[in-house]
Amino acid sequence: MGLARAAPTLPSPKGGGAKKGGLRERKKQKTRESIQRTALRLFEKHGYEQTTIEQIAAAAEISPSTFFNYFPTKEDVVLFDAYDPVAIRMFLERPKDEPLNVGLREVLKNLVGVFERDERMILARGRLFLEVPELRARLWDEAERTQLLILDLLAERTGRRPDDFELRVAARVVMAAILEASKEWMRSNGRHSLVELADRAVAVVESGAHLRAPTVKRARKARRS
Amino acid sequence: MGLARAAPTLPSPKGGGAKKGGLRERKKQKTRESIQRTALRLFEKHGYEQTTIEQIAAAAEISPSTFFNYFPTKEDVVLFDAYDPVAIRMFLERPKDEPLNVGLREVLKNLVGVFERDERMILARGRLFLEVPELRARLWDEAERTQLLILDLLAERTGRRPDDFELRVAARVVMAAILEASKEWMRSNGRHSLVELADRAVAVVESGAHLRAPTVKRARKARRS
DNA sequence: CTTGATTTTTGGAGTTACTCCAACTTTAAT
DNA sequence: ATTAAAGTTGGAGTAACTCCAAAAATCAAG
Repeated sequence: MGLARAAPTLPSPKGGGAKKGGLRERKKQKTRESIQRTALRLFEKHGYEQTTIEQIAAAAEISPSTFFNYFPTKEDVVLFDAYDPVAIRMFLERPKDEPLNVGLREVLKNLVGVFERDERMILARGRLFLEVPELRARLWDEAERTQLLILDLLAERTGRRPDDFELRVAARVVMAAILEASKEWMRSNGRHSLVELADRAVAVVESGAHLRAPTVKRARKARRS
Repeated sequence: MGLARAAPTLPSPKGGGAKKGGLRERKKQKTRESIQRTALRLFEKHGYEQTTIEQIAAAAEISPSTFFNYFPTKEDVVLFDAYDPVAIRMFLERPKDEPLNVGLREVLKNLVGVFERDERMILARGRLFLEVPELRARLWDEAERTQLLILDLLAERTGRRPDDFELRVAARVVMAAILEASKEWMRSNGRHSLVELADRAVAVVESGAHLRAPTVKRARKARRS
């Protein structure tokens, strides 16, 4: 869903060998996702703080040590997003002359289709992000990575250098808009369409947030969801 | 400086009595700031992770228990910002018909004047925020509170309701711009003027970030600072 | 100034997330 | 089957935090 970007941080147990499509590698992915599923289930049932790593490990039938082989911290088990690499690839494969907002909409549209079957889990994660301060905090920090991605895309699209201050501001601002949309989506428990929310949010950025009082511009359209 | 907003979270030791301007209350403020100063000094000298609460407590001549009386977590000792209440008050006292960006500029200008004598410490904090992931994360989360403040101001100024989605996006986006400016300020170690950076950042938001490629608008002005 | 109530500080005992590491088990490749 | 690499595990340790009850400082009133 392009929110968190935990993947690069992950340990990839021990040394780090393991060739790309190897059987071993796929098995690890399985284990990772299984641990995450177990953890989220327990978190939902008993709460995040109340659930200890020991409990998760027991329920997932691994040792606590192994847990830490897969996730550096308790937070990361929530943060991990198997869809992230997919989302990133989609983004990078967009034509470079396409406006960012259009690309964003398309990527989101596709993505929503892809993860429909996991929606329950994704919303559970969302709730955790809203409720548990440490998780919220980590999420915002991970968003920095998304900002860098957006920055690159913007740089390509505008021909400006990626260290241009104004451009960096633009990137962060776009990311902020997306975050607020995601947050609203989580808050509504998925009842609003993420694509639509993101669209509206980015539109605000695009047209310029009106900070000078009197121009009471009309709120756009309305929802359907 | 309006970045972090730790104050409301703080424990106000034990029960919570202590009348407003009381001698006791002022003494506690003293202690709190002393602990913070000590901690920051040690962090700068030995690094954040390397410094334990025990060491801070020892150096500040209090017991570890007392440390936790003043700050709920190790992070909070960095996050705490004595100027925050001041900044908030300044903000709220601005005329309600003044455009937000103007108000912001004025508040910052005043504020920079006020904390000039502490600049060393403030920059040390800044460095920590940039370097230590947990602190960075917390900072972004605290920024949510700033967002709420901005949201209120915007609501007043535009006559829209504070739960309006577009307005929330606007608030977040403004905050994001300010954050990026602060970050740049920290990164430059205070060599760029915070006021100017914030001005430029908010200008980007105001005029709308250009996401559609070809309009290569000129970068504004240039820097001096 | 003394007494008594209130607030603050402190120490101690306990929990949990996490680290480090060496030993053991499994898997893949010859 | 043998070996080397990758993955799993247990154990011992650290440091952040919580809870609580006792000691110490502070304040208010007589």
